[in-house]
Parts: sequence; structure tokens; C-alpha cells
Amino acid sequence: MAAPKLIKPTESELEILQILWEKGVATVREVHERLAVTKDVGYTTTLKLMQIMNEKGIVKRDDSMRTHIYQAAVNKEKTQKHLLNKMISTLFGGSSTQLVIQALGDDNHKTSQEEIDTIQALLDNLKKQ
Amino acid sequence: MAAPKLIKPTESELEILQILWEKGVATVREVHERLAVTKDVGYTTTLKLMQIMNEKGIVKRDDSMRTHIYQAAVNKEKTQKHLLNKMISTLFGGSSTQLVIQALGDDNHKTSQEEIDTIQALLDNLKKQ
DNA sequence: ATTGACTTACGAAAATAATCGTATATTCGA
DNA sequence: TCGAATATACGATTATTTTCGTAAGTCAAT
Repeated sequence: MAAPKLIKPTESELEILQILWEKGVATVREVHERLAVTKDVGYTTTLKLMQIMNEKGIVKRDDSMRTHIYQAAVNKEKTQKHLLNKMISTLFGGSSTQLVIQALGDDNHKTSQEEIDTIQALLDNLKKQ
Repeated sequence: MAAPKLIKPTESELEILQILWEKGVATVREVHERLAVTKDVGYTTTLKLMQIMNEKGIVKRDDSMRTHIYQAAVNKEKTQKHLLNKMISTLFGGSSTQLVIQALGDDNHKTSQEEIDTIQALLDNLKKQ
């Protein structure tokens, strides 16, 4: 089979990917304005990052117009799963349960009633199999 | 209250931390030989990394003897939690539930009955609060 | 005492990531 | 038409991380 493409976005690239995943498509300015809410960074920095991501194949762009339109070129769930599995094996001794316990048992983070229900439903489903 | 210490080990530092967490204490050579199993890296590289980690306060060492003895200076669970939270925010839009769903709903990984029970008990506990 | 195997210290190169300034082109109102 | 606003391209700098060569000290066996 073909070699699976290595997905290893940097921290900054992940921030951009998140925005693209949510918006579907976006211009550099749109991405940048979103980033600027929580981060103090120049416009050309965002531009450059997205250009690099394009070269790497992490994003695609339509440059048929003056203002380019970007979209993610890597699948969100695949990328999440890939990085999650890496973390599970390198930080949690391969036990996803340990990771889940850490994620849910976080004192700082309040897991809402609704979220708990969602997860319980998921677990019930797993049990039935 | 005092500012909480920022724990941000690099990728290489994490590899070393894992070994120290598991072994409790270790010499540079012991850590290096473990790393060398999966990684092609020079001895002085490992040494330097551990020296830097010592400067950063990530590890402690007993240098009263010629061969220094190292141990982790950061708590394993705290570090896991910290990195997990980072991942939740940069990869799962801040939703730990999404992360849990990905972790549990992994086709490749079989979550055992026992693990499911463990998590359900945890959720029940959360509900009661 | 000499040698060889180990050890740490340390500087600095190499690799990677992030940042931004400047140039240049395009668009759109006034 | 002119100029301000806005766009991309791209080189270059800065910061961070990883890597390793070399020096110098220690130790043990001969």
C-alpha cells in the first residue's frame, strides 16, 4: 500500500487548521482576525504560515482571484486521531482509559451534565457490542 | 497565590521524562541506552538535554558523585493534564468531550469491559457533584 | 605511573519554527 | 487619475530545539 502521509502540523499550524476546519474556507485575513483575538501576531506572519502550509500540502488554496481562498487539505478526525494516538502511547502508556480519566477528572474543567450524558450514551453503545 | 510553574517540555524532553517517571531515578547512560533503542542519537546529546532540563528545573540531580543521578522534578499526572489541556484547546476546540469521544470511539483500539466500567464509575461520581 | 574507558562541561553548529519588513500589484472611491 | 487600503511574495531575522565535537577530570586495571 502507499505510504501514509505524515501529518505533523506545528503548534501554529494547528491553530490555523482549527479555524479552517470550522469555517470550511477562509481568506488569510479572516484567519488572521480570528487569531488576533487571542494572539498578538502580525498579518504577514499569518500569511507566511499559510503559504508554508500550502507548500507542505496541509492546506489547499484557490488563487484564481486576487484574494486567495484557503481550506484544510487534511482531514480533521484523522489528524485528531493521529495526534491523540501519539499522545496516548507516549504519555499514557498506551492506555486511552488513563487519558480519558485525566481528561474528565480535571478539577479545573467543569464537565457539563450534557457532556456527561453524551459520553455515557457512547459508553452504553460500546458496551452493547 | 504564587504563579503556577509553566510546564512545557519539548518533545525530546518528554521522552526523557517518561523514562525517569518509570525508573524513578537514572543516570544519563541509563536514559541514553533506553533512548538508543528507538532513536539514533549520540550520548552527549542526551547528556546535554538532561543538563538543560536540570537548568529548567524539569529534573533534579544528585551530583555528589562522579556519575550524576537524575530524577523527574515535575509531577507525571500534572504534566499529563497540562499537555492534555493544551491538546484539547488546540485540537479539539476546547471540548474535552470531543477528545474523549475520539479516544473511546477509536476503531483500532478495543476498550475493554473493565475500562468502560471504570469510566462509567467516574462519570457517576461527576454527576453526583 | 600509564592507559583506556567513562564522566561531565560547554560552546557552537544545524535544524526547525515563528516573526516581520519591504516590495510590488490590485482594487476601489473620491 | 490619484491615493489609500489591501493583497501576495519573499527574503531575512530571531527564537527555539536538537545535535555533537572537544576538552578535561576521574577511575580502575595493569
